[in-house]
Amino acid sequence: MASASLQEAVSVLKSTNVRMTPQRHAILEFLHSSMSHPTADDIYKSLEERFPNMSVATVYNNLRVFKDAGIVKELTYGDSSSRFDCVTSDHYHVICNDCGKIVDFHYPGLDEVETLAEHVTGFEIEDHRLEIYGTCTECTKMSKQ
Amino acid sequence: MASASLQEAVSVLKSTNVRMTPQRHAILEFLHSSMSHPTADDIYKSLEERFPNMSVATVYNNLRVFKDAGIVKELTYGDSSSRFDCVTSDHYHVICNDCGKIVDFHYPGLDEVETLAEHVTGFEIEDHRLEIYGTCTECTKMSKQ
DNA sequence: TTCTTTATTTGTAATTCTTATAATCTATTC
DNA sequence: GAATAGATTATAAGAATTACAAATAAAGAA
Ligand SMILES: [Mn+2]
Ligand SMILES: [Mn+2]
Ligand SMILES: [Zn+2]
Ligand SMILES: [Zn+2]
Repeated sequence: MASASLQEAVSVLKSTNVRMTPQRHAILEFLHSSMSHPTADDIYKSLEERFPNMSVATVYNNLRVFKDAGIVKELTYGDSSSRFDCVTSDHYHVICNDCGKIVDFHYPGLDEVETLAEHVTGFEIEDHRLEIYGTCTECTKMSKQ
Repeated sequence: MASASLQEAVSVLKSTNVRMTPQRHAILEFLHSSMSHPTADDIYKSLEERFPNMSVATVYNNLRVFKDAGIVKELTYGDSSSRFDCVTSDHYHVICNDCGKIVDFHYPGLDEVETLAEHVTGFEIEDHRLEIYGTCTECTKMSKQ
């Protein structure tokens, strides 16, 4: 998993000109406690009791700050809104077509594909992204009832 | 490439309740003549001399009709707008991080990854998507000058 | 502690892509 | 050449995200 812990994330931020605010810390905290790859709106909603006056712009601003600092990755799927992942080490995602659940998936890498792509297209390949789609166990059960 | 030819696409549409209009035909034509995986707006702009009164809604409507008929695939990357591909057979895309160029790339398939994902996550896997990112030859040349 | 500096938050407006709607038009059928 | 039902058009509405400027507050220095 190698998700930088919350502490680590905080110190990465402190090492630059980034100040620590209660809102910022709460967003970081939520990201690290959540396994669900939340959207900006998920984060906003989850914090609205604790921070009734927080602006949705603050969530977006902070997500960008975190991305720039390299402690969060943005997952841009086709559907409407981006999702955010504080596990920044390489891994893939398995996504349920029914309920949208996103599960981490580790696989050794697809160097061979990159190498072939490089030869065939002449590109200098830097990286790739892979998502695997299907139906999760819960949704499969549901549909069989 | 196995892109259904324009003729084939037209007859697929005729086999359902879809009427052939000049605008619709022009959009199909453009998709089949273009190798660039255009956006809705690319299509709209490319046809505005020929159809000065065409609405952008017509482009979107038709792209949906084509998708539903299975003769066009939508490519949803993170960046703003969708791209459309009339090559509906399985293939991957290599994308330039500098200029955004998209090149088709054929690779035997990643059944092994799907099988492992199935075992590890319990999902019933249906398919996957893979994109490979790098710098195209033109952009590499540019940067070395 | 208090002050100063400057990053951050907030509220709101603006943007962009896409879809909904209703009136008008037109491809197909009879 | 009607009649029917699908298609187009113009425009408004939606959703996600960003821009902006004023108000606020974190961090370090005095
Ligand atoms: Mn993840
Ligand atoms: Mn393609
Ligand atoms: Zn599910
Ligand atoms: Zn390029």
